[in-house]
Amino acid sequence: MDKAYNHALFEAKIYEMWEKSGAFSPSLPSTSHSTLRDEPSGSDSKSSGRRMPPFTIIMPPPNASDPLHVGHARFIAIEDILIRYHRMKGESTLWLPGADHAGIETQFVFERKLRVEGKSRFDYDRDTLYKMIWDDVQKNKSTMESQLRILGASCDWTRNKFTLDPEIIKIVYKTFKKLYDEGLVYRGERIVNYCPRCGTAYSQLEVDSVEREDNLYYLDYGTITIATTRPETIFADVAVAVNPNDARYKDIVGKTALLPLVERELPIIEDVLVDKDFGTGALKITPGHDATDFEIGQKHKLQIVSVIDEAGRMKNTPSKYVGMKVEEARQEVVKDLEAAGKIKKIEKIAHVVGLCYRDKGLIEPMLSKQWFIKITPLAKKALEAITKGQVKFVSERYEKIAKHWLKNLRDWNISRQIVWGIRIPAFRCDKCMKWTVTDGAEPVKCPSCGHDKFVQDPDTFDTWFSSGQWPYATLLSSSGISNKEKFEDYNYFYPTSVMETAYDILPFWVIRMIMLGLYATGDVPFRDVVIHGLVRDKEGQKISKSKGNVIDPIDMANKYGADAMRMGMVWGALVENDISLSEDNIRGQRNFANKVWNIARFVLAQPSSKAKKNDEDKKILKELKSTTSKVTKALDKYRLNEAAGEIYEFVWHKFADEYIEKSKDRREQAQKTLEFVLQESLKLIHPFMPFVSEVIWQEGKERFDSPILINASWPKT
RNA sequence: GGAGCCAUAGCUCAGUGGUAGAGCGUUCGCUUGACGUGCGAAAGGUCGUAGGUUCAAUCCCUACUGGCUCCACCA
Repeated sequence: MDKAYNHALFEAKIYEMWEKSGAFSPSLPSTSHSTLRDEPSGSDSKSSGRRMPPFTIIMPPPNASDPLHVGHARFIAIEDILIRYHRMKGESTLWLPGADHAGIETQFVFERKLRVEGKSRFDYDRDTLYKMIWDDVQKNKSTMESQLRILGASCDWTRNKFTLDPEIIKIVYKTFKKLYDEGLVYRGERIVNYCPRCGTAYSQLEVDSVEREDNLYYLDYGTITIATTRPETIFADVAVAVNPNDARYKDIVGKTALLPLVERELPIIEDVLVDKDFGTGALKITPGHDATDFEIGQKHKLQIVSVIDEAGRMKNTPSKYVGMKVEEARQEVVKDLEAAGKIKKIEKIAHVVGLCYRDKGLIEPMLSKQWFIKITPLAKKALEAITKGQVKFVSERYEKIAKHWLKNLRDWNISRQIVWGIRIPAFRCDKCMKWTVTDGAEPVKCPSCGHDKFVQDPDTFDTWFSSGQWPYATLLSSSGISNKEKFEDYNYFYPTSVMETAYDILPFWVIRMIMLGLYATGDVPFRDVVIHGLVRDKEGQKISKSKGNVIDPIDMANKYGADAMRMGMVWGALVENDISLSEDNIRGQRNFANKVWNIARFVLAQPSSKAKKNDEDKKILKELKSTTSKVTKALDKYRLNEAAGEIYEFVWHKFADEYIEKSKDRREQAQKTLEFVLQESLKLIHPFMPFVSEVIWQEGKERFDSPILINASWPKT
């Protein structure tokens, strides 16, 4: 053994050895009876072999189009620690890997590449574009997967899944059809958050709100003065509304106002949504371009006028503005209003506008027909499941946040106007224009009129609609090498044990998995929810490309070893909290790996021997026992930092600094204890630092109790 | 406007109803035959502020101050 541990010499080989050994695949019960897990654990089950409880984590599928970043490294470290621990405890352990097609993200990135070549998505037909993105994604997907291997993820590659696998798509279709058939999906005309540059609508969650200063224009509408930040939309006005409790306007309600420039009469109506104290207390109602106005418009059965098209240009206005971009039109309209003497006052106000989370441009509220999921019944069940403890949030504060979300959700728009994704299986009859939803195939005959020509909705599902079904979709369609029949995975491993992911996708993903899981399977998708914090830099700053403070986990793994990188991901801070990651921290963990290596070098240099135990031996064995017990408890409570700290303290300071030092006077007598404590220490270390522990194990395996550490049994407590 | 979180050693963070810990950093010693990616020792905190509960609070409660994050239709 070399004087210093050189991770680069071993890691790839060790991973290959594990993977080839089949250690990543769960060992299943020998019988293929699908409800085995539900059998009472009576004496007869013992006779048919040792029955192992399943332990399952479905990996949050990283975007297939991106390389891993340090945020991924954290979940890989956390989940792999849990997985390796449970595997060593003898449970039938499955960590199911996958990749997400990440609809909008991926198409957005791909279009940027096209732009570099002077092309755009409009240069290709749907199928060609899809094929091009598919090929591009396949390349990146394998990069991402090899990075998972570098970091030591002991996931079952024989069950690897992609959100666009045909079998996954089938399941997603089935869920959509069920929702539709049961009246939980509707096609609605709504104000959606439309990004004219991306050419698609976004869900509420994908819009960033920023405060900015704008002009608030007080416009003379004849009988009444209104205040607006968007004078260019006045041509889409259909009414003026005031608050019913506003004494100032009592007598003019029911009369009309006069729209400037085009001299159109508008009814003056009352609605409680109008704030008396804002502006003049009179609100112009523009249902085609504002969500509140749309709501008021619906209530009062007002007409809807659109004056902005999907490219963000004016339409249905006096001809001089037609074709202008919104900002340009605003200036022109203001100029004309000014000339007509209709602007009474301009003041600056700070208000909140929506920005596209992709390109940070302005979101245009637009009227559009999209598919929506009625969220209330789903959310109610999810809330119940959390309250009853069927799904447990390990951290109380994330439970609060999840509940808060579930109580405040609105209907979920699942249509996206992009090609990269799962195309919505809705077909409109050419003749009667009615929609038919199928489980994928084009219908033969229109159920309404019997016609046989259809047009499929060109839209695709929101990515989260498919990833929201991930736990059951993966298991329903997987079997792996260890299992011959599909559905057996589902029967055995569902509901999964733990969902582990970052808090920033709690509302996008976690609560939707609970809702859809309950809906589609009748059971929760997972028992425990472990939410981890984000990785920040040394100064606690959020890591982002623009700040230039990115830490590439693969670089770090190359430089200091995957073990050090992983340990750095859980060291020092609770899983649920953000961590500040510095290279110093990772280097410190590299030093620990080296310490372990040198302990082994010392112990393994001496031949095995037998001797009577003295007090020093008894003491270290007692400390080992107490450490094992603390580590086990900490791991069961997902307190990984605590577990890591205990191991570090014991191995370095108790075992190396104290016991080994004292043993030098009595090497032969101590050898047996040295070997035993080393063996048990390696087991404790293994979930955290799998490579160095396995390398050492292989160096001295004839002295240890298992041929391969990954399959060794967890120390007794 | 709402919601959640945080405030402990120079830095990053653990922690407990009975007067505080780690890693890194710093200082001073160490060519001990596993390791200088190391060994030994040390300095360094009135645990944000003000009240309250308690025999006792850094830990529980209230208010305040400062910071972070998320949500929200005030045009």
